[in-house]
Amino acid sequence: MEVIDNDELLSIRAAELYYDENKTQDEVGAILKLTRWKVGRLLASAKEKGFIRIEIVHPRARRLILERSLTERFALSDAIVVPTAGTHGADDLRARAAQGAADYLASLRPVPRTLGISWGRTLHDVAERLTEGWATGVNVVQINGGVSVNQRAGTAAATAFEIARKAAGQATLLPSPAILERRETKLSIEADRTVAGVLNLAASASAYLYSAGVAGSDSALVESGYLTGADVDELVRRGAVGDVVGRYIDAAGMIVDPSLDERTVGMSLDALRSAATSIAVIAGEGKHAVARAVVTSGLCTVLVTDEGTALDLLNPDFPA
Amino acid sequence: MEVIDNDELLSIRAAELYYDENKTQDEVGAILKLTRWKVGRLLASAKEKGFIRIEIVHPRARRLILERSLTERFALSDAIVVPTAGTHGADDLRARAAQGAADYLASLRPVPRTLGISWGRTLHDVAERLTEGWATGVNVVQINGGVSVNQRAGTAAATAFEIARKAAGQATLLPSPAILERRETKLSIEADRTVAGVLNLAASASAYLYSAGVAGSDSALVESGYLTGADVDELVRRGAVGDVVGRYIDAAGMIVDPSLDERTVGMSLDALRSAATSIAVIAGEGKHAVARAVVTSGLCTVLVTDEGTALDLLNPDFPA
DNA sequence: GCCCTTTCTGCTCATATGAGCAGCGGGGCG
DNA sequence: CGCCCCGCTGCTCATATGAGCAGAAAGGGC
Repeated sequence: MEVIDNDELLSIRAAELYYDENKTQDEVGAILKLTRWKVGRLLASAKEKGFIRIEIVHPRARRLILERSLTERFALSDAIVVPTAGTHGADDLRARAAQGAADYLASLRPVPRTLGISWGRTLHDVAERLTEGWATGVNVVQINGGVSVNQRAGTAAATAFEIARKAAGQATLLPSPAILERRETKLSIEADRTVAGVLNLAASASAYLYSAGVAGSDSALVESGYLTGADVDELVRRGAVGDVVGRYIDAAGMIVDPSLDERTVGMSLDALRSAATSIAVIAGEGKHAVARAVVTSGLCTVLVTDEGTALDLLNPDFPA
Repeated sequence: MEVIDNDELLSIRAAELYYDENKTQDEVGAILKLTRWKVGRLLASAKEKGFIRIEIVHPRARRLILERSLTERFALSDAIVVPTAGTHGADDLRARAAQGAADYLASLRPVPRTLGISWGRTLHDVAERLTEGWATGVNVVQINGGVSVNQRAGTAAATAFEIARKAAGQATLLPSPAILERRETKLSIEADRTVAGVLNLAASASAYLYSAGVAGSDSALVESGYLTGADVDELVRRGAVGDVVGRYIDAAGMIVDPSLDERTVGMSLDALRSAATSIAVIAGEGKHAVARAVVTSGLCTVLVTDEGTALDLLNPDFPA
């Protein structure tokens, strides 16, 4: 057949015959007039130089190399990275990450006795994607105050109930607004026996699952009426990149507005940081900054995210 | 590790470990608690279902499957399809196709004694990409009238000279305008001994290499001043899809305007159709229609094109 | 021009993979 | 309830592939 001398080109021809035409290395050798060992070596060099790209196209595929890099770089105990390929829109991506989180949760060993969760669209998606009987006897407890002001009331509760039901466990809600107007109110509600009991239960959970919001006017906290768009703008001006369990943090993972934080009901971030297992599900173009803040400040031990966010986190421009 | 029952998902996990992490099927089996045979079968099914995509990323890679389909569908003796991936803009794609044509020409056996060529940007690119000494003693002859009216004068000649020089052969130019104003002039110039001699030589060439132009005001024939934009618009109105060696054809490969054709100097399309080896290099989004006309009307025995055009040609909406 | 070093080639042998087959088990049917 | 059929499992064995090595070739310094 063709006589080419250039080795690189030859390796490409060999690769075409081997992979596209699936011939054996012997056959390729016969066609290109090479020994099969030479063909093997050419193929190896083509792989080496990255000319051969093997991609696994499936919505539930994962990016193991990225996962390993993330766990190493940010000292996580685990990372799940779902592929972006074929995804259309932020909703689709969030759904994939949620699926990943659901799969991870189901495979988590030891099975947590009590699981502390936050709420939001992402958590809702996770709940939806858990299979019936994903575990048995897992009790679920909310770790931050729920939605209650507007029509979205109930989604937070529904998420908790769904996760618990599918694991044949109990759900415990945190019967409190997410953010109160006065610090005193917050202190007294926390002191209430019911609320205090839930908070204690939350503090003793064996694992946590939460997401993070972007600091912007489309935030769930704004939609739910706890904050105004102007409040959030001000937080952004002061360096907020997003919120975790209702608490706004800056790029370093620090509370942006301590006085606001004192009016927020739920687990403190420091409590979350000292948890043995805390799973953060953060995916989407817009969440790169929050994701970075979360992983660099040690807020989670496990990160579930998408390829794009993972690549951004591993971007060498930001040394870990 | 994880315990998943769904077979599809399992095959994806196996594929990740096998391809991304390059573990052996045995190791994958150990991780997923499966026998290595089961792993092999899962991998096979994943390939089967198309979840594993192996791509060869290299500018000079080819698409052998498409090539085979083209040769079969259009009864070509050969087809070269270059990948579109990573290409930016029509120029880039044309360059790749030109490279493909140059490679093909160099590997053509038997080596043509005389090669008839047309001219244009594509042919220029091919000439540029041929390696010095791509063959020995190949004489080149122009098969249609050259550029001569404006500043681009000479490129047609340069293309012929370059191809010939690199093969240590002679170049013979066709010393005539591409299109004349009056039929009589065309007839008398063709009768001239010099021109007639070149045309005879062209007719006896052992192989031909040409490209095709799109019927539009950016056509080389317009740029060179042989036709006006209005002329071309009229041709398009009458069904022209593009030109081959200066002659405008419709979707069926028929001459659109016989009176114009009678004023065009060079090989007739029928002569081209009866050639044993005629290589058409036609690539780019805009050239799908001409490419189709060329292959369906039997104008070439070998087609060099890009992936996009090939896919369009194989589109089942147009039965061959 | 000669010799030494470095790279490349084609081999042997160990290992990984795929084809084909017998046995098992579960579901449907009498 | 038992039987049969189909599909799945885990095997044996043949084949394909990759590691490692010895000899060949090529290139460079003197």
